[in-house]
Amino acid sequence: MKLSTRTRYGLRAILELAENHNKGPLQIKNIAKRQDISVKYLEQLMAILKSAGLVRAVRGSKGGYMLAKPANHIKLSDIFNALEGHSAINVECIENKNLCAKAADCVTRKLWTQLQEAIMDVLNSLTLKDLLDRAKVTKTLDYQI
Amino acid sequence: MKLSTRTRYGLRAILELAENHNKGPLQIKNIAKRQDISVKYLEQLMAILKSAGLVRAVRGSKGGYMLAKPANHIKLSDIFNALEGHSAINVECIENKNLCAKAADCVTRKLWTQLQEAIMDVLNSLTLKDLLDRAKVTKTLDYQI
DNA sequence: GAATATACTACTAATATAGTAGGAATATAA
DNA sequence: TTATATTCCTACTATATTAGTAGTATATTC
Repeated sequence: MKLSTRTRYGLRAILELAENHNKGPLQIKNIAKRQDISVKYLEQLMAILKSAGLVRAVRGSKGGYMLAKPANHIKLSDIFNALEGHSAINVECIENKNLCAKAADCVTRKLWTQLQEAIMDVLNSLTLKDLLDRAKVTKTLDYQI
Repeated sequence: MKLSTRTRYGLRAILELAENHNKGPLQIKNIAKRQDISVKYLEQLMAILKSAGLVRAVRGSKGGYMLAKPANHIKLSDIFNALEGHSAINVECIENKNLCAKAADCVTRKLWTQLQEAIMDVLNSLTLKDLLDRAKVTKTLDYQI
């Protein structure tokens, strides 16, 4: 298993937005520079976050992106699910019991489900605001990488 | 993130061994047939489990594989780590703090560490024997898939 | 020595991720 | 109304990883 750069970059980007909430829209160009991410790649990530309803875009000159709702209403699980594009550990039979006749009693399936839930428990329990608060404790807003 | 078939198949294979503990060695050929896994692929997975010290091989005719120690001494984390070949979510800076100057205070790094630990908590808390016990509750030993 | 198994190593195929490219659409402002 | 700055859309390419195949060497039993 490997956490994708899609998710890592995407989270860093939306954290930038959270940090600058109600200071007007932030441009991809600037986020990309500050986070050292390819502009074109980040464009795609923002599109994902937008279609998940987590961020809002303003087109044209002086446009950019901003959070679609307050940071404490955006769960990390929302961000993670949108960017990963599938369930956390992506084992087919977890979602679709009908893939295998033995699914109901399968002990490995049960184990993978347990892992899946352990991950989601963490991500459901935290919002963007929680991350921001953590960042503020250490004076430097360090969420590079 | 996606759990590899390597790990899924490998766990199913070692569960077969656990199920047949002290009934003599089990051949790859038979495990492969029962679990519907390619023989040649499974060979490689068994090699991984062997070099991790989890299973023991007997070469030659009448040979095969068996657990290297009792099922209650084999943690699922041992199996998982051996087969995955890296940490659960494989984010470099989790292991190697020196990759990034900001690692110490990085909030995303902290989050990924938290996920990593949530996964390992589950896997450290369970042994092969626990899985076997779960399987026995449902009469049919269903751990296909 | 024939048969049966693991051991080893290299190769190939399939899939997913990461990243690039170019231009269309939209909004601002000179 | 033209230039400029931005998001939007879609297709393409490169890279890495996973999954699986193949062939042969080595060890053990009978």
